Amino acid sequence: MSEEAAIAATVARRAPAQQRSRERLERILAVASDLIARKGSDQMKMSEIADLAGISIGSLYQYFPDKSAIIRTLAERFNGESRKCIEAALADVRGLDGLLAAYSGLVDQYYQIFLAEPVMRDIWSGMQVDRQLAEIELAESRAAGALLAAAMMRIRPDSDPERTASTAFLIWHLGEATMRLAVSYDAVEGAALVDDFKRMTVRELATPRD
Amino acid sequence: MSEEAAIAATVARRAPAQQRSRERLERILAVASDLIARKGSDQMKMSEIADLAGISIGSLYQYFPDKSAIIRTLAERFNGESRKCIEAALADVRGLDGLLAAYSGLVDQYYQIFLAEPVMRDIWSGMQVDRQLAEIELAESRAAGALLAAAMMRIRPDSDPERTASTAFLIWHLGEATMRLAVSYDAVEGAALVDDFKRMTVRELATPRD
DNA sequence: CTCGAATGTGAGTATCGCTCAGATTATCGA
DNA sequence: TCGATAATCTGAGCGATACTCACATTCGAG
Repeated sequence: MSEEAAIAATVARRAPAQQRSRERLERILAVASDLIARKGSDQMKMSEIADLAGISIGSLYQYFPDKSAIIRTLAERFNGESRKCIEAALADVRGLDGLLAAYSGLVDQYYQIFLAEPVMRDIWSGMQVDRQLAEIELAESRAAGALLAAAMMRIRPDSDPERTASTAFLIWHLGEATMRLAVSYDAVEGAALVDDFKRMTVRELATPRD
Repeated sequence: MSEEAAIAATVARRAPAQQRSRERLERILAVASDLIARKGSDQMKMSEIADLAGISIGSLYQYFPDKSAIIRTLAERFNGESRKCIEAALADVRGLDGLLAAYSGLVDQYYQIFLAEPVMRDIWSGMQVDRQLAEIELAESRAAGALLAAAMMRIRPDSDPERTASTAFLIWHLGEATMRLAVSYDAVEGAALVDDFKRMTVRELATPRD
C-alpha cells in the first residue's frame, strides 16, 4: 500500500482505481496548493478548484468528501516529508554536543521550511480566519510582555532593553500556547506541561542577558 | 467614557444611547458567550443569538457590524480583566526571587483562568475551526517529540522516560508556535525570536532531568 | 461487442452571514 | 397634548458557497 493509497484511505472518498483518476487527484492537490498559497485556504473555493483542475464539482467530491479533507491531505503529505528530515537529523547523534548541534540545526531548518512554505503557514496558523482577532491576541501578548520586561529591567537595570522586551514577549506568547495545549489534556498531564513550561522559563528569567 | 462605551466605539456599530439599548447589548454578549461555551464560536449562528436574546436579526446588526465583532468584544473584555491581574502581580516585585515568585504565580493563575473560561479557550485556539486538522498537528508534534525524546534518552539513559517525553513534546510544540509567530514578523525580528527560542530550549536540553 | 462497474456532470439545495425598506417607538419643542 | 423628527426595530430576502443527486459517459473484462 503506497503512501498515496494510505492517504486516500484516510481522507479521500475512494482510492483511485484507474490511471486517469490518480492524475486527477494530483491535479486537484496541485491546484489547491497553489490557491492556498495565493489566497489562503479560507478564500479558496471548491468551485475554483474544480474549474482550475478542469473537472466538475461533482467529480471533485468523488475524490474528497469535503474541503477540509483536501487541506488535511496536503498537511499530511507535508508532515511525512518533514518527519523524514527530523529522523535523519536525530538518527545517530552521539553525546550532548551532538544532540545540541542536531537540535539547533533542526530548528533553523524548520524555520527555513516555514518561510518557504506558504501553504503550511496558512494551514497551521489557525488564526488566519480572522486577522483582526489575531491582532488583538498579539497586542495582548505584547502588552503583557512589556509588563514582564519592565519587571525584568527593574531587577537587572543593565540588561539590553530590546532583547529583554523580545524575550519577555516570546515567553508570554509561548505561555499562551502552553495553556491552549494544556487545557486540551486531562488535569494531570496538563499541569505537568504547565510545570515544564514554568521550569523552562523561570530558568530563562533567572539568567542575566546583555 | 466608560469601558463599555470605549469598547462600543471600537467594535460595535453605535454607542447605546438609551437604557434599553445598553441592556440589549449585555444580553447579546451574554447569549453569545453562552453559545460559544456550549458549541464553539464556529457553530454559533447569528440567527440563534438574535432568537435567544429576544431580538431580530436586523437589531442584532445595529449593535455589532458583524459576527467577528461580537467575538472580539468578548475577547477584549477578557483581556482587560486579565491585564489587571498581570499588572497587580508584577507591579512592585523586588529582587530576582520576587520576580520568579510573581511570575510562577502568574502562570498558575493564568492556567486556572484558561481552565475556567471555555469562551476564551474557544476564541484563542484558532484550530477550533477544524478539530481533525488540529488532531493531525498534535499527532505530528507527538511524533517529532518522540524522536527528540529518544535522542535525549540515548544521551542520558538515566532520565525518566515519561518526563523526557513530555518535555520533548512541549519543546516541539512551542517550537511550532515560535515558527508561526516568527514568520509573521520581518526577517530580522523573526530570526531573533527563533534564536531566543533556541537558546531557551538548548539550555533545557543540556540540563539533566530525573 | 456487450454489459456492468467506475467515473463524470452541473443544475439544484441548504445554510448562513448580512442588508434594507418600511414599521414602530422614543424624544422634545410648541 | 400633539405633531414631527430621530432613533430603533423588524424579518423577508439576497448573495455566497459548501455540498448533493439523478442521470450521462467512459472504461475494461469476458
